[in-house]
Amino acid sequence: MKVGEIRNKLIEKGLKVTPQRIAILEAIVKLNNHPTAENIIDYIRKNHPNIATATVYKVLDALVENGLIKKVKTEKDIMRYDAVMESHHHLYCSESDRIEDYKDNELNELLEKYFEKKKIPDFKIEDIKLQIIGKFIKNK
Amino acid sequence: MKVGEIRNKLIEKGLKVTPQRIAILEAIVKLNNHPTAENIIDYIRKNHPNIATATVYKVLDALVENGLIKKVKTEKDIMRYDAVMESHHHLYCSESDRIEDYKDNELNELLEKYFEKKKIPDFKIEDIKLQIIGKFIKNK
DNA sequence: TGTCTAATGAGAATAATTCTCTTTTAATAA
DNA sequence: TTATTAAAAGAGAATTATTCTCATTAGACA
Ligand SMILES: [Mn+2]
Ligand SMILES: [Mn+2]
Ligand SMILES: [Zn+2]
Ligand SMILES: [Zn+2]
Repeated sequence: MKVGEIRNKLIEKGLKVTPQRIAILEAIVKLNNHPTAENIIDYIRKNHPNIATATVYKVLDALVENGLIKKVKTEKDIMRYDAVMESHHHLYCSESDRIEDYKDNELNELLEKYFEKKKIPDFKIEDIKLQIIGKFIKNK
Repeated sequence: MKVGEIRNKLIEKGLKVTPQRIAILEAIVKLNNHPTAENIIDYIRKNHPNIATATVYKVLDALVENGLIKKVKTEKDIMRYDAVMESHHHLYCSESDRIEDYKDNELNELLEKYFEKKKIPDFKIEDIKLQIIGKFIKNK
């Protein structure tokens, strides 16, 4: 994702284009794999040493609210963020904090078909995500 | 779940049987639907007014570590707990913090079959959970 | 180029959780 | 039943991720 592209997305959403917002979105994209606010701050401060912690949190909220990034569900007390906006699933390592994307259209279609038939009573589905928990095999 | 049953589970795991542990496990079972530590504390203090906050957190950790309860993944800074140990899925309300269980064996089998064929490279699956996000329809 | 409003920065405040240390208690052995 | 002991509980302080407040700055647009 180029800076121009990020700039456009901000404009589309009616958000002011600021160096902080660009840096934060860039960081999430580049870091990839679901960084925490702290990860993002550490990364950004290399080139942008004066950014305030509160600014990062506020920008993250704004980006989430405007659908430019997503929060990732975890069972930890630390929020993680995702710049991959297409609907996808996650591989959660059962022994570490590693979370990887899992994209699988065949699976998406299977699920869609399944839930077209099998309705859940009193519930309207908007999105389905798999948490696939397991171990990454070191492919050394 | 009866107190005798809870007592047995604690003994099985080699955990000392204490009134606090019994009260906490009972609370999670009774409250049902994924209470926070605070929900649990509020509930317990009715009958057990002197239980310390730190005790609740320590007991929750011990119960999780011993496989008697589970943490529930959310995108919030507040942990939630689940006493339903059979593998099941969750319905997440997109406009509130409501989380309901979704049990569906047909779905489990479908997924099992699917991932038997379709291997994920470098990853050994241990468990799969669906996050089904949507809206609960008021069935007034 | 100036105006205006939204965004940022700095640091204090908050809230969930964890830690430290003392006291209590469940398990078990005598 | 009582004594022993290690583990658990209680109290409150500490920590840490996040939020808030308020003064300053800087994009957007006229
Ligand atoms: Mn918090
Ligand atoms: Mn926290
Ligand atoms: Zn992702
Ligand atoms: Zn559940």
